[in-house]
Amino acid sequence: MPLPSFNAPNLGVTPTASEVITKHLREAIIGGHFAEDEPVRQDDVARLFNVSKIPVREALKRLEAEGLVVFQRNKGAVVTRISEPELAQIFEVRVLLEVQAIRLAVPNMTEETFAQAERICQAFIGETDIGHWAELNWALHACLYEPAQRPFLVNLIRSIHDKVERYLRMQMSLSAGKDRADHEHREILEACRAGDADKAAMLIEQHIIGVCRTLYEHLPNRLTPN
Amino acid sequence: MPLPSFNAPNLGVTPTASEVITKHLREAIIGGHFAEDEPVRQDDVARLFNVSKIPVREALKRLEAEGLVVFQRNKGAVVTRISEPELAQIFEVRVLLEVQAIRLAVPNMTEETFAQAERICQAFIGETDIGHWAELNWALHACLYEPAQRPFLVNLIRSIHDKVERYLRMQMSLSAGKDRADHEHREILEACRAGDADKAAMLIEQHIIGVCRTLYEHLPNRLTPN
DNA sequence: GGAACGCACCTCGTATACAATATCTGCACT
DNA sequence: AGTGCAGATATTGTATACGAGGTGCGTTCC
Repeated sequence: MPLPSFNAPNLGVTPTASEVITKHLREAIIGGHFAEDEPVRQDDVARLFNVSKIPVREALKRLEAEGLVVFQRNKGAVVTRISEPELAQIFEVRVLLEVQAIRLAVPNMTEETFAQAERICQAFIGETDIGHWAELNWALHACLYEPAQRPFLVNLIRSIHDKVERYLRMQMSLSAGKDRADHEHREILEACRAGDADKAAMLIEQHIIGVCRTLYEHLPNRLTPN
Repeated sequence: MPLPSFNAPNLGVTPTASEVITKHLREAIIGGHFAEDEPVRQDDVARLFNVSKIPVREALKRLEAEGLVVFQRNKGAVVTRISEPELAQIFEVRVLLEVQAIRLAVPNMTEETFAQAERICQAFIGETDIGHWAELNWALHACLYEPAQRPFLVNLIRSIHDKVERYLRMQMSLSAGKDRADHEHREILEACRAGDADKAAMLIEQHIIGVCRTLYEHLPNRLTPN
């Protein structure tokens, strides 16, 4: 008897301390709760979570691989600062990948997709917390790319998203960033509904480039002494 | 006075144990010295390097983020197996990224670039060790993308390369994989010399797709249970 | 003979401990 | 004031230690 597959809580995937800390630290960095170049003190984090340094260090090693922090020998991990040229390159790659994703996704979209996207858009305009804006923003993008059935591609896009989310928040909080995002999202959704992959791709491209541009205009002229 | 930038030995970047182990383990996995799904015993690795488990675990955490191993709670890390659909998706993304890279690179190539590429090609045909083939293969690709002046893009491509290098080796070792690679590399190089970015891009695309196809044809029909 | 239990052993995940290195602070010297 | 040095303090990187959970094998019971 193959067991009636009742939804068991999937024991055995209880997260380890190191995993929990990874997740929280990642969100804290992504959410901009650390200043750029700010060192992450292992003992402090350890105390915060009531654990020893070991799982904290493991978490930081993961985040290092994800490009969110950098280790300096005997000085620990500091939050990475993204230079302007690098930011531009990241957005360039985003365009490439996300255009591809939406192109592949449009033909596979269903009513369910549109309904879900609609829900996210609604939640987006109703939301007042910046942190949640960024979350919903990603949720929408992910929702639109999911039908492409390319988990590898979507994961890649997400990891890149994570790197720049701090800046996305900045962009959405300033000027009419949020309204504009909402407007553009609806346009994209419209094109998807119409099954017009080319147009959706074009709009996504413009959307990303637009965000990048306003970001550049409003970035404090940070001296980037290499 | 901005210091005449003489090449100082950059003291203070002595690698930590964890870094050294990361590098070696990565190469071992990439080089196919672990079977897929093979568990990596922390104590064994630790003994091998004459250290405790701590730096080994940190190394594994990094490699987990890179997608080379997966942790299973209380069972440690096992080398990831790449399913065929995922392999296809990876190659799809490679095409996208590498086509972009070469497009941007061609206009910036100099005699120096060609000379370097030529040297690598020469070394390639003279090389008999499979491990070095893969190394030189990447060196050539990197050499061709470098002039694009997009370090982020090139790093991204490299990290993806790392994931599939095991399979690239397989492809090159079977049939006339190596000769074919050499031939195609020279064609690409020729197009670059002629300054024909479109042709170079097309050839790169064909090159990658070709590798993927022969890989598919020769892959043992692995049962991929989930 | 086969399933259920118990037990020895193995491996992992993390706390504690400690040496090595970096950073701070005060003070003598010019 | 600025430089150099000595000790105190802080922080990192790693070894050791240990409990918790997983694995395999013999025993028991049917």
